[in-house]
Amino acid sequence: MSFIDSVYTFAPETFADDYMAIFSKTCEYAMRAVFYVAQKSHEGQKVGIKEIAEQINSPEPFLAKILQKLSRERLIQSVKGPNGGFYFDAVSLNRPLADIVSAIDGNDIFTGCGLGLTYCSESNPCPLHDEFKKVRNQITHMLNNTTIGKFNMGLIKGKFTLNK
Amino acid sequence: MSFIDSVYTFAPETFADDYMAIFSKTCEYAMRAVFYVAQKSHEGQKVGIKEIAEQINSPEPFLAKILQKLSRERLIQSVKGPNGGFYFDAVSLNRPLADIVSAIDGNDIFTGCGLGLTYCSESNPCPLHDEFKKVRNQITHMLNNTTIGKFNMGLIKGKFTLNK
DNA sequence: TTAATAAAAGATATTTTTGTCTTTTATTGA
DNA sequence: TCAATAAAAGACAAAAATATCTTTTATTAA
Repeated sequence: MSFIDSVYTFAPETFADDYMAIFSKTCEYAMRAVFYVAQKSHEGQKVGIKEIAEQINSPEPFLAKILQKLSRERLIQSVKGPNGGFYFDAVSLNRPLADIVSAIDGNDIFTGCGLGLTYCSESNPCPLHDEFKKVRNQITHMLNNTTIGKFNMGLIKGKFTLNK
Repeated sequence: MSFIDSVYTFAPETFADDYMAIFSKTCEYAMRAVFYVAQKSHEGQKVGIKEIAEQINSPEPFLAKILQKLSRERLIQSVKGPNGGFYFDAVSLNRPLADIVSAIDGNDIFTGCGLGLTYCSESNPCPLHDEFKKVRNQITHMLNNTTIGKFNMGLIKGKFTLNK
């Protein structure tokens, strides 16, 4: 290998330098979309997938899959055809965001061990158990106390962003 | 498609029903390994990768990669050859677990937006911003206040598990 | 009843994460 | 100095997550 080559050759990175969020990207798109659609529903409008994807800055076909899943689970409403689109009925607007998260990311975030142990429990705790429980509880509290429609007014008034 | 087939055919799952933890699997292995090695270091022993992998129930070659990375970043000590292995010196035992997490999973968990927005901030908040900040702060607090050696006594006394 | 619209479903592709295998380098003790 | 040991490095493989493209189905309005 030449000197010049060596200058531009780095240790092969097994580990991407690394985005690791609390929620999956899928779940992030889902939550942003849900808040966007909720806001429109508050104004009595249905929204098409194209508008949603543009407004929350997500890949349209991928978001379509996500909303299809939520729709199959009756967490969001949709109608096909002209003037169709996605919306929330009154009942759905009052659902907790936790329902969306658990539909997409599962329940591990509410119940899982911080070190990834299957049998971690009060009687068989990992070292982080007690502290991690507090974190989990706070996340659970946040997601249970946030309804899908909670931010409608704030969104309409432009107080919040859902884009980028 | 026959009736019997249809009984066993499910909607194609785009979404795995889903493990989504706070930390990556890589980071979970790293934390478990670190606690295990720390405990041994407290007893004045070095440990080989094989023993570590067995004791924390992780794939050995994958864990090797993880510890190599930590070693390159001087977060863990190692020596090659007979009687070699991994260990922590006194300084490293006092490092916060946060250093391990940020080396493996990056800093997004400490600073990132819950909805995945790049420009989410106090002045341009996402709907979850305030509540999510509390979660992030608690995680940060937990990881900054947990030193690598913090659980040595508890581990030696068998109060904690690192396996499964 | 038909053309246009928009979501649902299906199939496929790409990227990232996780996991494995082989070769090299450093260290030790005989 | 040589054989054995154990980590480091490199190359490769499998699985999961993310993303795209095409076809089908339902609805509406003209």
